[in-house]
Amino acid sequence: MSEAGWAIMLVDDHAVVREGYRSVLQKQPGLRVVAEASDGAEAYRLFKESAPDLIIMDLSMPGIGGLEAIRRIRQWDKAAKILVFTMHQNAGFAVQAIRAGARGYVTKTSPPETLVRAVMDVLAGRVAISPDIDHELALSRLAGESSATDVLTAREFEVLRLLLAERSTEEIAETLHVSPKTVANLHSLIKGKLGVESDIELVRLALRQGILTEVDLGEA
Amino acid sequence: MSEAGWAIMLVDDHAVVREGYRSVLQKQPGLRVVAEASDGAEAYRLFKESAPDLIIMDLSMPGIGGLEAIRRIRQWDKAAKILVFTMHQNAGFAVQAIRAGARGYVTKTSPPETLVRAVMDVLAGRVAISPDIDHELALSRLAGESSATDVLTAREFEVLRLLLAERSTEEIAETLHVSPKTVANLHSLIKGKLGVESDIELVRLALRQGILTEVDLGEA
DNA sequence: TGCAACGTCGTGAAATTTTCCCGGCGCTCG
DNA sequence: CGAGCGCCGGGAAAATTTCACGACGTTGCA
Repeated sequence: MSEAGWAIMLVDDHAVVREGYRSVLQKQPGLRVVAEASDGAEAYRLFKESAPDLIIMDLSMPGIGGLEAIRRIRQWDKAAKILVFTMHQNAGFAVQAIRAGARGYVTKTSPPETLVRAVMDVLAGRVAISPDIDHELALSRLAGESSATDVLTAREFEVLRLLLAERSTEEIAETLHVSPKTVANLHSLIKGKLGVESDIELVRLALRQGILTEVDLGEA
Repeated sequence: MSEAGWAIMLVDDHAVVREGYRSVLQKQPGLRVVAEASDGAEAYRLFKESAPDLIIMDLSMPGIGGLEAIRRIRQWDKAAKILVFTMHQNAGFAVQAIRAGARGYVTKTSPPETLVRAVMDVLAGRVAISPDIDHELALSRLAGESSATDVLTAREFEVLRLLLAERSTEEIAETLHVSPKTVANLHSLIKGKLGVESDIELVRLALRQGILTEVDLGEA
């Protein structure tokens, strides 16, 4: 902490939303916003420059997303304190964020007090998870849903990614330099492992587990 | 307009984001925030109470979403001025919002000035569309992508909705009281009409056109 | 070292689904 | 009334999905 309180950096691609963070945080004595970034690359660059005590980071951003930004920043500074603040009320994203090195995960539906408390918790060295995500995590455990990143091999995961991104089995076979038949086999195997019947269910599961985001799909 | 300037109502399920709107708008003389709602139902109720000159509305909200809220409010007051302010940089959503009765559509990635200008435009009776959405609309025209709501008959659209929501062909056949064969036929016909090969592409298209949202899919 | 387990890639054949073509039915419109 | 269209499904060919199986390389462990 510097002379004037904890230094906070905000990362969110929506300027108006950053304005909201700022407004909430400045009511809290001992906090000051020293930098703002609107995407992952800028966040990484500005972190190295301004070395804030804490980063409040959104996940869905154009270009380098939040998860990748977390990984890069943590690689640069193992002690970096990052609090994820996102709309995704989704256990899969939370798990990914914590694994990437975040110290906290709070959803945007939370009241401002929850955000402030989480900021204080993370600054104090504690891990902060908002109650709704705790609940989601518990649910996904209870449902016994297989986590794609766990049950799938690297190759299978790669094929899954391509299935969701590319168009036809043939195209995927070509990018992977294997026979279309193999891709089809993997496709079937993946659905079996994840316990889904149709491709539509597959997409739903992928979305739920944060393997892809709406914007990934939305792009042409 | 009342004695103290235009009365604005904010609708967004994220409290911190509303704080951002408020912070941006209060810098603008002649505007004051008179009400806030966090979902569609509350928005409808509060609109009837406080009769604001303008509503700034998010689309993705729990329960009654933004589109439905727009329809209800416009049904209650044909002259209601509603400006959609959302993260969805998506021509499909914009078209739906305008058809539902919105007077403007601005994405959250826009700078605060764009929001303020749009607010002023709508208050002055003009329609405000942010430049990125103009661009999206132009692109979707150029790509010649068929709009699901246009080329599909009511029945086909219903089946599409169920395909994306339910699990198996059999279950859909049951809910519709037709033979599974018919559903399969429709399924095939729909893909043909929309010009997609696989179910995964179908989901992507539906997402892009705003037929379903990420949260729809995310629910178990 | 040897060998068991596993991931990867592929073949083949059966089972299933998708797709296309068809006819019947009811409705609307000129 | 006849043409056109949406809706419902049968039938059959075509394509895909699924399953069983084998080969090969790697890893890990006794």
